[in-house]
Amino acid sequence: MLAAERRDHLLELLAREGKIVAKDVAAELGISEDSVRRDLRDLAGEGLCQRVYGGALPVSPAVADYRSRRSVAPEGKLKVAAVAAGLVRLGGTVILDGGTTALAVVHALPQGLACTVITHSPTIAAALIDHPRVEIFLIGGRVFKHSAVACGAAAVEAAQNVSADLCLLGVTGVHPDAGLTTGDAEEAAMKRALSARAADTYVLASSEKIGTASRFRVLPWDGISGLITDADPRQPVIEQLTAQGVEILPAG
Amino acid sequence: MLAAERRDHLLELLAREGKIVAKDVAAELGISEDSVRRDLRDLAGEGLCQRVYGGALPVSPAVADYRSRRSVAPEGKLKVAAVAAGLVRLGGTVILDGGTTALAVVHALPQGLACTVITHSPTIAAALIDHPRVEIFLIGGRVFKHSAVACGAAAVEAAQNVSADLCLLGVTGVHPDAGLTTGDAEEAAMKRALSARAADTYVLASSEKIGTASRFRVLPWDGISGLITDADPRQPVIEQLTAQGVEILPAG
DNA sequence: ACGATACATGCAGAAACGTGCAAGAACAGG
DNA sequence: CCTGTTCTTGCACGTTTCTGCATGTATCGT
Repeated sequence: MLAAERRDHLLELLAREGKIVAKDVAAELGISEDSVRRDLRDLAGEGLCQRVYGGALPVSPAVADYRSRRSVAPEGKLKVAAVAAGLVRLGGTVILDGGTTALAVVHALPQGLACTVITHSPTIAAALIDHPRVEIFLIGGRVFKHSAVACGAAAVEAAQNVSADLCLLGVTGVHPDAGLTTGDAEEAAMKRALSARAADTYVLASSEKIGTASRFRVLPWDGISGLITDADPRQPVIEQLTAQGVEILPAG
Repeated sequence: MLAAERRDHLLELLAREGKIVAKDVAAELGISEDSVRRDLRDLAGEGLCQRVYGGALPVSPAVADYRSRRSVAPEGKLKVAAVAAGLVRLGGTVILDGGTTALAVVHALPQGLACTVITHSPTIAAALIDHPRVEIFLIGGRVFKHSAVACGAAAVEAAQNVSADLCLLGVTGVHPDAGLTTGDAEEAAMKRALSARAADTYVLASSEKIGTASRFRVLPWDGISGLITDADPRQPVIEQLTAQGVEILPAG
């Protein structure tokens, strides 16, 4: 059993079972608990798992319960959301866009995580009420019905007064030529304003968005730090994006 | 069962059930009550739950209350909401406070009514999405968990930029001497700021609020146009208010 | 006021942990 | 092919953490 092989096994086990018990794995693989502990320590160091007494848990405990929730939202969006939730650091500040994928991100956030979420979506804000340690800052403005987010001059102005480490942006189209697009000009402007207030911007792009384009450009490729998607990395569109220097965070 | 896993379980249980009974959980998980108590003590120490005799409750009792209250709006609130919804005129602009009664007002609004609603509650805004002809303006700011509304300096500032015909205000206490009161100073200030931006202010006061007082004064009696309540008009408290010149809109 | 229940504390055994160490494998260079 | 180096792995040891039990105390309901 190679060390790397063992690591993969641990990650797979973690994804499947939702937890790892060091003792059990050691017995199952016929190796010492020390080795398992060492592996888990390394994985935790890379942020791939959360070390706890007796074993390890997924970085976001919500990965386990996404199995139970996947009936609610499409599986792809949940995978993307889980990865996105993993980007949110303890004590950090994140700007969260509206949309169903962003809502899935809220559900994927660990219950006890302490952080600040800035959003222009009343739906997202309402969902966050259930997260006891999340500080919520709501960006007001005229609420656009079709996407249920605050847009317009007042909202853009309000957005100028916030700053964040991370911006998680939803879009409706991800296309090699057209770039990141959405269906409404006001929304596109709002997304730009939000993205500009964060150090890093990651785009939530479940597979059905890949290769499609909508009417209004949101951001150019170099305006984002990366793309989170569950689409096959070997897919031509994705390969093309990778070639263009876009960082791809797989949500396999 | 890992210790950390148990903690997650407790938090999840707390979110789902709204309470934890140490004895029951101990039996369910097959561990000693001591361990459960220790976990609860730790969680309480981190501010993730509120320790009570026999188990634990969510950090802010209001959160759980809010969840249970919003599902079943008591008959009194529905009556009050119906009367309040009747005050909203076609094409008019109304400032709608947060809270369960205000939420009931949203549901009581005629489906096709065209008007503008200004609110600092993400919950109210989200509920209004379903009303196709209602224009929504969201007041942003820091969201206070226990009442799920935007408060604080940013919210008050944002409120200065709107004007309305009508303000429908929720309170937690209506008392002849103490006046209109609520449990949080920030909330009280916010309610004042909202009320100041409307020509008329009506208070939503279902019967259980009548005769009670909370810690912080919202408005004096002459700051409001009237009180909407389902309480018996012959009740001493109501008669006293009438004598003080407060207009009573019965929601019998 | 009293019994019942829940609680905090101290304690001891067990389990998990980190660290240092040595044996062995993989590897590079001579 | 040999040797020195590096990395991995398992073991031993002392330490920390967890858990259940026992004790005495506090709190609740009657």
